[in-house]
Amino acid sequence: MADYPFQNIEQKWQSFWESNKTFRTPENVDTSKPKYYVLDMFPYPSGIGLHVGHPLGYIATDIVSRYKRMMGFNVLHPMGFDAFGLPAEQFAVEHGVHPRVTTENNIDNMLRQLKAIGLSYDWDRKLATTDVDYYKWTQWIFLKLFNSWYDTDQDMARPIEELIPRLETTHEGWADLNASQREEVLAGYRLAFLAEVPVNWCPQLGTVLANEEVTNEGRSERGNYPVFKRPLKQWMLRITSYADRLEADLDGVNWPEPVKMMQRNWVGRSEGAHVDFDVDGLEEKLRVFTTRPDTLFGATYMVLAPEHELVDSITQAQFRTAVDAYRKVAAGKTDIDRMSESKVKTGVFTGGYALNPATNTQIPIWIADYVLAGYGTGAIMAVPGGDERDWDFAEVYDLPIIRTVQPAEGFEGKAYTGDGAAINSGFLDGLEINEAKATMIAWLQENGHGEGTVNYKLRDWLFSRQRYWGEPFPILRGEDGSVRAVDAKDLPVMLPPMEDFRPTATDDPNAPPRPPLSRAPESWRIVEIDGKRFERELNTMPQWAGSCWYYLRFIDNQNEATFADPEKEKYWMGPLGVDLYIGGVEHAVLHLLYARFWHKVLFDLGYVTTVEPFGRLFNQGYIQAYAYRDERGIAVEATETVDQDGRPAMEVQDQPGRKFFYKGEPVTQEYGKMGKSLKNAVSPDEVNERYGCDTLRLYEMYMGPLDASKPWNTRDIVGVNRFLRRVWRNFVGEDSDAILVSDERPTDTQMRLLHKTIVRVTNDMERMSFNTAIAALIEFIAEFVALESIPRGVAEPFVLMLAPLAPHMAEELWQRMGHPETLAYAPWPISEDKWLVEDTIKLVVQVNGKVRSTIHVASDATKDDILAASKSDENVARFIEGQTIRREIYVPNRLVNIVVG
RNA sequence: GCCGGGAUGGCGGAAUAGGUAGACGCAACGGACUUAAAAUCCGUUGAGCUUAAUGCUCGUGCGGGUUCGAGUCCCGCUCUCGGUACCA
Repeated sequence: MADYPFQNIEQKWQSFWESNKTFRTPENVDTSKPKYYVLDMFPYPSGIGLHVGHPLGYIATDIVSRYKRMMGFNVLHPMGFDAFGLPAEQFAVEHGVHPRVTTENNIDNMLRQLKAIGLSYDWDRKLATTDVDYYKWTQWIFLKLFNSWYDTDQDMARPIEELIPRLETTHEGWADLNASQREEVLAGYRLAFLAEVPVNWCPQLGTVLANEEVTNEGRSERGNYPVFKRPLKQWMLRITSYADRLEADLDGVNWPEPVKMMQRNWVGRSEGAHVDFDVDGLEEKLRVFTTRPDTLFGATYMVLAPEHELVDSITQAQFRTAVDAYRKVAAGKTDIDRMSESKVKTGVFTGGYALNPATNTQIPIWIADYVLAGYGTGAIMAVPGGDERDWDFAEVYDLPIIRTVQPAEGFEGKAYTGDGAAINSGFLDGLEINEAKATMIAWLQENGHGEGTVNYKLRDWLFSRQRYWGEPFPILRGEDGSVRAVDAKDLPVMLPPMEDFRPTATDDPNAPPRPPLSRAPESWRIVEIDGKRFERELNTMPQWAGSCWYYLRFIDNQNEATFADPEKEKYWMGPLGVDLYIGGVEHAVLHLLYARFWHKVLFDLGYVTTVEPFGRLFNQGYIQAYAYRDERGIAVEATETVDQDGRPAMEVQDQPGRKFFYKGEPVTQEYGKMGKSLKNAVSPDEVNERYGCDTLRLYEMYMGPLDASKPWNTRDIVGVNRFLRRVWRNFVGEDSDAILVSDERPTDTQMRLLHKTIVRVTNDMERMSFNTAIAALIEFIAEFVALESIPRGVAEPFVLMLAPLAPHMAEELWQRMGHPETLAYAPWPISEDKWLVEDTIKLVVQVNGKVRSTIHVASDATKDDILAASKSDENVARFIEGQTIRREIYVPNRLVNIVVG
């Protein structure tokens, strides 16, 4: 046997696990045992397959799963595919291949790649969001949303039927309304409802585009067609009803603080006031939201978002040309561009004036793109003295600035946002901010100029997509425009078979959108109920829908009667939800907020038992790699990018002085998250073939801490591969192929090393510090390199500790050591205190905080002994000689610091 | 712009609660084994200084601060990465 035969061994154990169903979690587990639900954020089955960034999280959850099994837990560790989505549909549009075909091929390929890493998933629970018996339940949940409303009295969602008797008393004239009028009222309460919202509309593609698909110039990535912001009637989900709970319940979950912070900021609760301004020549009042009503005396001008609905009526004739031009430019920019393009604020005067109700003075009304239509009321009162953006704007356009808060002493900045007493503010003068706010709100309410209110940054969730490859809505529309839900018993609403997946293109930006499903056969589109004709909803759900609840389906994926059996749900989700959820921090707000929202709706309606879905969240870092963008700002394939000499970029990207080209066009190099967005993926297959998957697993974990981002570097892989081969040589005879484990008693030194290692590795497993766990195992085996054989008493615990990390080799060695059973459920080694006590301890001795010596003392030495020993040390003595000892600090087991001077 | 991370030798990283900065690995260099190469094993490796020691000085992105003691805490920056609501 020349070397570690990883191909044979890995193949052997992967087949063993598969045919023995080693990792099958039974439908009915022994519920007296503790459970552990370990979940990965499931992948999108992309055409290029897995890249080495995916397994980073999957290997980590696999290690945790294997470790927990050895610790005696019932482990639920499933995997699936988030398989609806844009790329399969675009491929279908371009090549005429049905998205289901592409998707299934991609899933097969990724499944092969996942299995080749030896991940211990219960594959019998595999699912894809595109499975009909999965999306049936996605539609079922949508019906629950449609048929529910948010009862602010009970602070929970309730079935819509409970609302109707209430409306009879609370809604004036309810009794006189006809059916469609009543439906209109109910729509204002439903958690799923229709509304007009602005979107990136590309008429030539006949579709709405993601911001990502829009170039810097406001054109489409595909085809380079113009893109317009225009309002479109869309399905929305009333996530804003849950704003307070989404924020408050973060206190109860074990999540990374930064993610909680991002969610809190995303919900963006802020207390403040609505203030209504009279506008010259306008019936309506102009309403703004402000978090600082106390600064009203300093409001010297107003700014509307260019899209604000009152811009037309406020704008005076001589300013109209400038205003229209400005609005047109703003419409072509994304929100991010509007805020980041430059620090210089732009805007135009409308010619209109409003009356500041506090000062009774006329203040000019401007429009500027630093005010966004989607936040607050889309209009602000500008207080340059107290807001940096307003100050900048006022400086550019020479608008008056009044301070309303006394700046702290020595303050030399521009806008002052700190604490202080009110000044220049009439009846508020002298009050601190909080008091001034309350006083102003009371004044506004008394005088009919506004009221105190809470505002959220969170917007309702836009839930329609003009696409084919998504869940169809279980919704029908009558010829009179009425909306009707499909009966739950008629689910699923299957995607109709189609050959052409293109939306209908047009040159007219104002033509109504014709989504792909408008091409579906009439037999699908048209439904007749009680003699009335209905057309099915032609939009589909966003990809988020399927990922909002998949963790629940894994619990009971075969159930045909319900999405998951309540008893099973209670066991696996209780008491705090999924025990460990690992995925990238890029999902910090969207996916994780949407899933929490759905979960809370299901909780309110009594379908799940926990308030939160994911008790513990962990973000793995990114594997990063170089990426390239063309002049339009669109990422191009890194693998097809070359340098000026025609060499592949992948080989020369870290050398200085390279210029890069893609299909002859110059591109810019950047560095970032590996993945489909930056088109810079590296496949794990190569590593698997060359070194084996135990090496891949070990390398990905050894690269650094799990939550840190780090660059992929093929060169470093040999390090952990050498470790594995060294282990193999230590355990298996080079010529004899015999196991080299002896039944001799381990030496005391070996036992101490073993137990120290058990403590280190167990600790590292608990805190998911796998890189240092591997380092401990490397150090351990280094002590045995010179030996002919390893005593069984230390060899077996070592193999067990290796098992979660490099399971194939560990299983093989375990079997060769005489164990017929898999080690997947063998108990994890336990350290014994008697091997952890040391006779002597090493202490560092510092003088004035600088290390001057190390001393060895008996582990039971007293502080006095230790200080005496420190001071008598030759080098220490040199530094304290002739000086007064001012302080003596002794940190047990660590150091002594003698302060002199 | 806004919200959230990160920055430690030539490289990836370690330092778990404020207590020896650089564990472990890569690369590099030197040596052993070998006809040779691969593989393997042993050793050196943050920078600098000197009287060469059980020595000294500097050193964790930059500038300040707190502390007996700071990679770690505080204040102010720089660069960089993630998100920014239709990529997921």
